[in-house]
Amino acid sequence: MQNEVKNRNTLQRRIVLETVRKMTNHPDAEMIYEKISAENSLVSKATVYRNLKLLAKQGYILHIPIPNGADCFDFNCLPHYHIKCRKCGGVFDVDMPYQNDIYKKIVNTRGFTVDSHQIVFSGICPDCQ
Amino acid sequence: MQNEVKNRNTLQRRIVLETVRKMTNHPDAEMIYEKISAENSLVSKATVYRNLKLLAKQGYILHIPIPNGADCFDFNCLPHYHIKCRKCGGVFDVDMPYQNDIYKKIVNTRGFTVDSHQIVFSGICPDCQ
DNA sequence: ATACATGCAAACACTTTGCAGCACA
DNA sequence: TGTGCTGCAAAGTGTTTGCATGTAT
Repeated sequence: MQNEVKNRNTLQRRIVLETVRKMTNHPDAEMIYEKISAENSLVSKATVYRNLKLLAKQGYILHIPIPNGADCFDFNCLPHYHIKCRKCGGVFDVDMPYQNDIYKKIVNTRGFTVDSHQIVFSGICPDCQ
Repeated sequence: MQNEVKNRNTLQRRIVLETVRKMTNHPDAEMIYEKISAENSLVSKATVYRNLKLLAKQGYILHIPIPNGADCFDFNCLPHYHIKCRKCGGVFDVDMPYQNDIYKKIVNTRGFTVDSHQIVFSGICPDCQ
């Protein structure tokens, strides 16, 4: 009641969501926009950004902020880690268990509340080696 | 011989380095530029950026790429983790041992070479609570 | 009918770069 | 004295926003 969200199920929203789900390789907003344009539909870039943000907030897709690069989005919503290739800039999943308890390793929170974390590895992908 | 670096010890370079060392709270390039300007000297913003990059590469300061925000720099060169406040956007050190072996938790590297990692926590700082 | 959503372009935040002149080694 | 460095402004990314119009509910 109090947090009554009334989002509309627009065509553009559906296109953005479906496109992310089809792209299994961590696309950023630009890649998603180009995929949509290349296929058939016309969705403006601003709308792509707006919908990616909204869909991520609603939990339909995962938003992966990338240091030194464009944010990526992932159809896989289970929290997991990523590695960014130092050469090609590509972002890939890391096959590593999610460290739910990692915050317990913090010796002294100094009054912070800690509610999430992300780990981004840096390295070289097989193709760039 | 082969990698003969010939960097000059310019006044601007020294000012940038000294300013970062004086600022104990993870300033970004803009904050460093403003601190320099506010004090006395005039160093152009482009030069601040160029020198921060160079000093970080040489290991004099630590470069902390921040997802969704300006990169920070840190006079403390020992690798360590950070937490970003969801409200004020400030970046702070996290008092947690550095996980040198974290890459060992990767189940399958899938041909990647992994050479570094960073962990950024998200939460609310004491002042914003 | 009326919010919410869209498209467009402009603005924004952060960073890099081209170029002519300057200064450290 | 020559190459690395600087200042300036312009350009380059990635992203958000103002506004008039459009549309789902």
